[in-house]
Amino acid sequence: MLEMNQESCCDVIHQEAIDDCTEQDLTESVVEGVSETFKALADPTRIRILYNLSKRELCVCDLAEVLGMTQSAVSHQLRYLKALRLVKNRRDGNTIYYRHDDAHTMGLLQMAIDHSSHVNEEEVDKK
Amino acid sequence: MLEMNQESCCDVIHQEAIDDCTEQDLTESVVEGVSETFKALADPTRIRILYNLSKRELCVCDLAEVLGMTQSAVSHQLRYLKALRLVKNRRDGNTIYYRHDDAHTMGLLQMAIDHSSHVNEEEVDKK
DNA sequence: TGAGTATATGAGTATTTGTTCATATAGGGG
DNA sequence: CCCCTATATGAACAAATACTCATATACTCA
Repeated sequence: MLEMNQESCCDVIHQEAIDDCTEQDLTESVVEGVSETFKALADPTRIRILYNLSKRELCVCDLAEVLGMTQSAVSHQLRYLKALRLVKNRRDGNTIYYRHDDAHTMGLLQMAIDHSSHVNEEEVDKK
Repeated sequence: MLEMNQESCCDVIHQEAIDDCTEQDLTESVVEGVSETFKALADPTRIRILYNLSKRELCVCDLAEVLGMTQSAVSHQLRYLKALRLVKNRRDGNTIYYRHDDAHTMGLLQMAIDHSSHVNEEEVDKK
């Protein structure tokens, strides 16, 4: 029994293209995984945290100082990043030091940063 | 005159680390650009749209069919992607065909997809 | 020109998200 | 043990976001 297609908006559907797409379509878990990764990288604060942690280990307080943000805001973001295993930490007395923990995601970030820096330079050159 | 540091949360600041970070810090425009790119890639619908458009040109209606979403929802996302120049379109009569238009961003997406697919396969293997 | 079709868009809405504020937790030193 | 400091966390709130619904636009064909 054919399902009703309630979403259809036109009669002339390119059936072959649709069949191809359906066949090659991404699994839901892959889409969710990709989305989760990019969501983590989609916020300016998290970008700056990860970028700085890619250079060196830093404690929460240092990060707050560098970013000019409250300790609480930074700590919330670190918890988020840790849940995704993008950062890890170690304790030394009262101080907790964070560092990056996911080479693949850091690679994506670095690529985007390099590209954006490059584009920005070109735009400056034009002026 | 030194600025008051209202954000400070601790006395023992690692001044050297902070100086290093401040020196190497990303410009605001780079952070904004990177964030904009990753935001575009952070949504499951847009991931699937871009992925399908990386394979072949598709009209709005085909996309709606493949994604199982309304024409309106797809059209809104296409407008978003077009504003960022991640896709472009051409008209053929009433039909408007979209295709991808940013090799760098599509490269980031493909890398993340490959990685996620790989991770998923490994997880399946373990079971 | 007028009806029909594919796409675009504005307003409204429910959800998600990033921050603040207040407070809790946990380790260090007297 | 008590106080101090660094970090974590829960609740609340404002802003951003992705969708729906109704309708507008732009093109085709007769």
